Formats: sequence, C-alpha cells, structure tokens
Amino acid sequence: MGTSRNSTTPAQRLLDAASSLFAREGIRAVGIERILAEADVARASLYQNFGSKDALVAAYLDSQHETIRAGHARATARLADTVDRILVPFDLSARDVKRRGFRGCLFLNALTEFPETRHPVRAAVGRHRTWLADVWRDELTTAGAADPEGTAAQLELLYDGGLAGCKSARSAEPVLRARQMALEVLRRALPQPDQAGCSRTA
Amino acid sequence: MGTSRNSTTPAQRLLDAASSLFAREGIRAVGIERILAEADVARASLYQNFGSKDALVAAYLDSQHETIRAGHARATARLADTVDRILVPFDLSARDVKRRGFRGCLFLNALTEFPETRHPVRAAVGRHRTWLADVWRDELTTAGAADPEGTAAQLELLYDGGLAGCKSARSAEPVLRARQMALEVLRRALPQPDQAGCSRTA
DNA sequence: CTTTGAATAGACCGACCGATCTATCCGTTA
DNA sequence: TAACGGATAGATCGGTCGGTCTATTCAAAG
Repeated sequence: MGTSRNSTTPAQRLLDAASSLFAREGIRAVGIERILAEADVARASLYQNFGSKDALVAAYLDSQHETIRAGHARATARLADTVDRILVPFDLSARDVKRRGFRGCLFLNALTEFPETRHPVRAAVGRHRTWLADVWRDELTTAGAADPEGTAAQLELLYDGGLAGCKSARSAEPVLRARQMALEVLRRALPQPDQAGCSRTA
Repeated sequence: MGTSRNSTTPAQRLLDAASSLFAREGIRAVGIERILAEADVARASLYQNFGSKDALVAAYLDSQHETIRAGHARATARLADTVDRILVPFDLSARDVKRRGFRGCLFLNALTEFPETRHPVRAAVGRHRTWLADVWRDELTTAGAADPEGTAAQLELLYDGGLAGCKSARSAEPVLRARQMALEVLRRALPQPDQAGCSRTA
C-alpha cells in the first residue's frame, strides 16, 4: 500500500497521494496523517515542501488543472472540426464519470468544502474555470460564432449541470445529455456550413 | 446572539440553528458546540432529540426540502400557464442566489461533504431531487409534452448548471441564463398554442 | 403532592486535527 | 573529507471533534 518510495520526490508523492485521497473522499475528510501514510513520506517533508494543508490543497487543485489541461490539449490536437473540438471536455468528462466513485467536479467540490472568499482554493478554482471558459470562447470566436462569450457561458452551464447530475445520479447519462444539448446550442451559434434551410425566428 | 429560548422547542431551535450554520459555512465545518450555542440548547438535548450529528444533518436536509416544497407550492398556486409554473424553481432560486453568501445547492453540497453511499444524507438528497424531477415531469405530462421524462431531465440539468455557476461566479447571471435556456427547451418540447411556423427538422 | 420525563449545565471521554520540534540519517557538492 | 540540505522517524503541542455521563431543575400529568 502507498506510493512507491523510489524514483519520485516526496513532494510528488505527496501530491499524488493527496490527489487520490482528496478526489475519492473529500478534502476535509482526509487528515494529514492519511496522506503521509499513503505517500510514505515524513511529516516534516509535507511542511517543508508545502507549508500547510491549505497550501497542499491549492497545489492539488493546480496539479489537477494541469493534468486536465494537458489531456485536453492532447485530445484536441488531432481534431479539426470546431464542434468536435468544443465537445472534448464533455467527452473527457464522460470517460471520468464512468469510473466508479465519481464524485462530481473536483473544483466545485473544493469550493463547497472551503467557502471562505479569500481562501487559496477559490483562486485555484477560478484559474481552472477561467481557462475552460477561455478555451470555449476562443474556439467560438475563431469559428465565427455570433456571440462567443454568451455561447461559452451556455456551454459552461451545460457542463456544470452534466457533472452535477452524474454526481447525484451515479450515472453517466447527465453528462451525455449535456453533450447533446451542447451540440444543439452549437448548431444555432455557429454559422451553418451551407445546408439550405427555413429561416429561423429568434 | 442565538435563537430565542422562549416559545420554541429545543428541537426546532436546533434545526433552525443548524440550518443557518450549515447553509452558511458547510456541514463538516460546523461543530456541535457552535450549533448548541447558536440554538441556546443543552448538549444532551441534541442527542435526546436527534441521536447524532448525522441524524441532525439528515433532519436539516429534510426540513429544507419541506421549506422549498412549500415555497414552490405557494408560488405555483397563483400561476395558470404551464411554462410559468415550470420556471418557478428557476425564479425562486434566482431570488436565493442574490442573497450574499450564496453557496450553491444545499443538497449537492451535502453530497459533496458526505460521499459515502449509504449515508443518510444521500437518501435525503435523493428525496429532494426526485421530488423536483417529478414536479417537472408531471407538469410536462399534463401539458402534453412529447417526452416528459427527457425534457424534465433537461430542466434538471439546466437547473443544476445554473446553481453551480452562481456558486462559483458569485453572481445571479448563470441561473438567469439557465432560465432562458429552459424557456428555449420548453418552446420545443411543448405543443405550440397555434402560431403558424415553418416545419422544424429534428 | 408526587411522579415523570424532558431540558438544563457542564465535566469528561477517546480520538483526531493541523502543526511544531528534536534528532538522526544520507547523498551531494565543495 | 567535511559541510550542508533535504528526508527521515517520532514525540509532542494545543485545540476541537462527536459523544457520553452525572446531577439538577422544572413543568405538566397523575
């Protein structure tokens, strides 16, 4: 049990252990001691490398953000179609949701556990959400959408709703439904390739 | 400070105090002692009336559910139009969201703080969410919607997404956007009053 | 008046929390 | 080889957690 002690730094092992435990059981529910045991790291190393549990939590969120960002970059790299690219976060989440023990959006969960306005958690969550909104807005702008900002906000809403639904229903259905609804939103927001159709009233 | 000791039972004072504190700061973040002080109630009375903190938490969720249910009934009572009735939860939430310190959906938050599958919290959350889904499904069925179940699920998704967005953005905008999107969904799902229009492709 | 049962105050329990500190060990670099 | 810096184990800190217990008060019902 516990992450191997060889070939990784204590800081990395702490981050890995914390990520696994926080994601599975929640942040407040997991004490320092559990993390130290799982990481096979000395108590002082945690405080040497991170300074406090709060800082470790922020580092955990940032590392998750980086992982997601990298996965997103990898997945979009081989996609040319705008719609496909925009739907990537839905598809990646659908995959995550299917892993048993899914507990919803890590970032929103962290916000639930640390509601204090000036807690470092809020900044870390903000970074992630801003990134996602920017990705969508840029993609929509490039594709010539009429209202990139508003459409991106709609996608965010569907994304949040999908994850929230999966968390409570313990099923992948909501996020798939969110994807479907996002597709519908994009059909209206993006300039149609050609496709002769009836005039649509606003 | 603290709820008045007269004219209410200790159980009610405990529920009131717990509701206020849990909603404001989270459940795990609030200890027994804080609740007792706020309720001005003896320690033993808590365990006499509820048995444990977990049970108090469940009672808190059920009481919130009942409050919301009553508010919903009051608001829909004077509405005749199906669309207006269906949008009531969005409107009520928009009002809640504007109160500063809004922390998102109480029930989803509770699920975040108590992820254990067989925790009483999960059952209480399930009761609330089932109720809301049923309300929408029944309303849609009565109105002759083509796919009441699916449309209700879409509304749930928008509702969850709106609250999640408000929680992270500290703004009422997402839930208003959710309302707007719900309106769009309903426009397609409900049989149009008459209104000659072009045939719409699925 | 007496009995009963809930509410009271507050000591107390073991467990755990996040955090600090001492002291030892060990690989790297000077 | 000597010095240094990070990692180690583990005792220890004060504080808080949820929960139990004793003993007392008090109002309503018999």
